[in-house]
Amino acid sequence: MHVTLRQLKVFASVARHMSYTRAAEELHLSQPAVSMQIKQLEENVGLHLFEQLGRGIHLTEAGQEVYQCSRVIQQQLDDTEAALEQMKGMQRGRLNLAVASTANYFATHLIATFSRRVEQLTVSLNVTNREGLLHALENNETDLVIMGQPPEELDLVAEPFMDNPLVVIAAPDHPFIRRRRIPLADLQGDSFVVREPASGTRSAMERFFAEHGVRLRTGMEMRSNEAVQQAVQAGLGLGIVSIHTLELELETGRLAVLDVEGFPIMRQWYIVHRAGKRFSPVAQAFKSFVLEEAAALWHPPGQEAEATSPPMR
Amino acid sequence: MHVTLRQLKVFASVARHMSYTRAAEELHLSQPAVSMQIKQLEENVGLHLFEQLGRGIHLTEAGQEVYQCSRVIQQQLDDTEAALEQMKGMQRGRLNLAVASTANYFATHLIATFSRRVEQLTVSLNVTNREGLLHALENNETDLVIMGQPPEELDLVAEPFMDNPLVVIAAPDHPFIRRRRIPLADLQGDSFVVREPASGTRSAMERFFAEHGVRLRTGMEMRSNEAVQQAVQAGLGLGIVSIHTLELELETGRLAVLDVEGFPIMRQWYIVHRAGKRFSPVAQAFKSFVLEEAAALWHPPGQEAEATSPPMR
DNA sequence: CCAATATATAAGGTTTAACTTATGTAATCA
DNA sequence: TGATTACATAAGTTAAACCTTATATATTGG
Repeated sequence: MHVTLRQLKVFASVARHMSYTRAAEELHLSQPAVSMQIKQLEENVGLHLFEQLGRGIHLTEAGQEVYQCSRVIQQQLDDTEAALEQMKGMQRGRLNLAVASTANYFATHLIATFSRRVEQLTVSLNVTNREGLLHALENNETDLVIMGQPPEELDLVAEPFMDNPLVVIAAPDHPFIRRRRIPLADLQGDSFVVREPASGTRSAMERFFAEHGVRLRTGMEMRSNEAVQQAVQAGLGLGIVSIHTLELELETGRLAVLDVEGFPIMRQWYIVHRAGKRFSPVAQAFKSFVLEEAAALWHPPGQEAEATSPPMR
Repeated sequence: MHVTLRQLKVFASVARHMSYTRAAEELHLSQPAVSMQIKQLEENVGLHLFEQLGRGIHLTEAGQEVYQCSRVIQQQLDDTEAALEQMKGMQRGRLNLAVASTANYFATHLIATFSRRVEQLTVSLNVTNREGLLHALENNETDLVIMGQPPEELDLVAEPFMDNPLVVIAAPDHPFIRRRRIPLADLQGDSFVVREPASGTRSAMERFFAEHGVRLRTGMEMRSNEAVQQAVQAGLGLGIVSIHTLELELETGRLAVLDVEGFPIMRQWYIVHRAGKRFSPVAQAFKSFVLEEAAALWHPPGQEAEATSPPMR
């Protein structure tokens, strides 16, 4: 059957007023226009919806059924329209994020700050390693990704929004702890606990040492930052990590940052998405928020982060 | 916004297949036709519903909302269509009846028999006096009415479908009980318990006696048949009632029918509705059922009802 | 890099949806 | 009974809905 929303709307108006003429007035139509719509609807339905007895009209049994139907549909359309308006107006929205595990700590704070600006924000946060991030991007499982070095193989848009200082960490009882401006070459005596080769931190550190003509001894290879830190803490070697992952460990004295020449390796945090990605209003707003305000949240105006101090908030 | 059902239907197909091309195949359309419908829907909604990344497409947040909406609406339309089909096919229906209180007894049996033919029959039965019947007809509160003499003031269609014999009743200890072929004139010695003047039975009995030049003494005036019967039983006079209201009273011997000359007054039961009334399939079927089969249910073929015997079934 | 796949865009044509005015018919009310 | 009210019908116009073919653009897999 070929019922149209127009027919249902006109029908509902007639049923409400129990009058073709009143419905025509409400809809700013001529009375015959209403008659036609009803007639067509009746033809589509295959049953009479109104009966005329004397001056007034009445709903038939079928008419009541169709009236019920028209109301449900109208309600559904109204609800959906309201939901869409909320999305447009950013009173509501869903944010699909994926962040590198090293970025987890401050990403959580970013989201917390942003969420105060959206009335009903639902966040899906996927914390994973570099591989997982690439997978999420490829399959469009995420709106935005926060990570260190963005990959080049996919067609991505990657914008840096905040410094990401990589520092050398050591166990609190390491002999270099008290030394200042340690020459890079002095590190060659220690072995390094490193991340897997695919890791952003790993490749950044390898590039850095290569550039400075220093060969480092890679010892254990860990699949997470936490594992690296624990190994360093246990005295299994030195490590290189983003300072943003260290707040707690530095405060409690479980790890120490070495003052090595050339450090920190200043890298960037990037907010990344696939080229051509269609953002929801909320996702668009979050991206803008990160680009424009995230840095300020960690670096109050006029100050620079220092490699040896915990990140500021 | 000016969303159409067509747009939603095409959209739902695309969302199901996650492909414009597959949707076009399903709907027997060209691919550009699908693109257009989606584009228009997106314009109406004010948000993108799909995003294209590489080869495949994905639903946006707004798209998911609209998809949900389209499914609810489609479901509602399907449900309604099914309900209407059931009405047409008479698997389901609602019957609004009003019956004269004197017809209550056999009307109930009529409905019971008819209800076996309709899977889901809902009956609204209004048992009332003549005045109530007229009110129900005027206000279109009922599909069909079963009554004795139909009124003439309204524009009605009234069709007789069964004999309605009126008989003279008396208390079991009345002296006329044993007499046969009592002359009409002999009744003049008794007073009659009667219904109110507006009653069909009352006017029928008055016309009958007037035609035969007999003056009867009207005694008590009752507003219901049951009251008449109780008064007669109590010995307060004779009564004239439809034999169809007597089954129980005759069987238990609480009332007796007198064998008076000229009786029973043979009148008819009528099925009545307003001219121009639009029947639902079920109402139409019930009317046909009553006209064609009701008489046979009370009078097995070849037999005539006898005034002194209870009605047969 | 070419072939295949998938969607977007453009141009054009047919249909039909939707409305209007004018008029007809039926019922009600003073 | 005539005026009024209400819905139906007829005829005609306008707009837009809808689809087609042809072609462009972008992505992917061999």
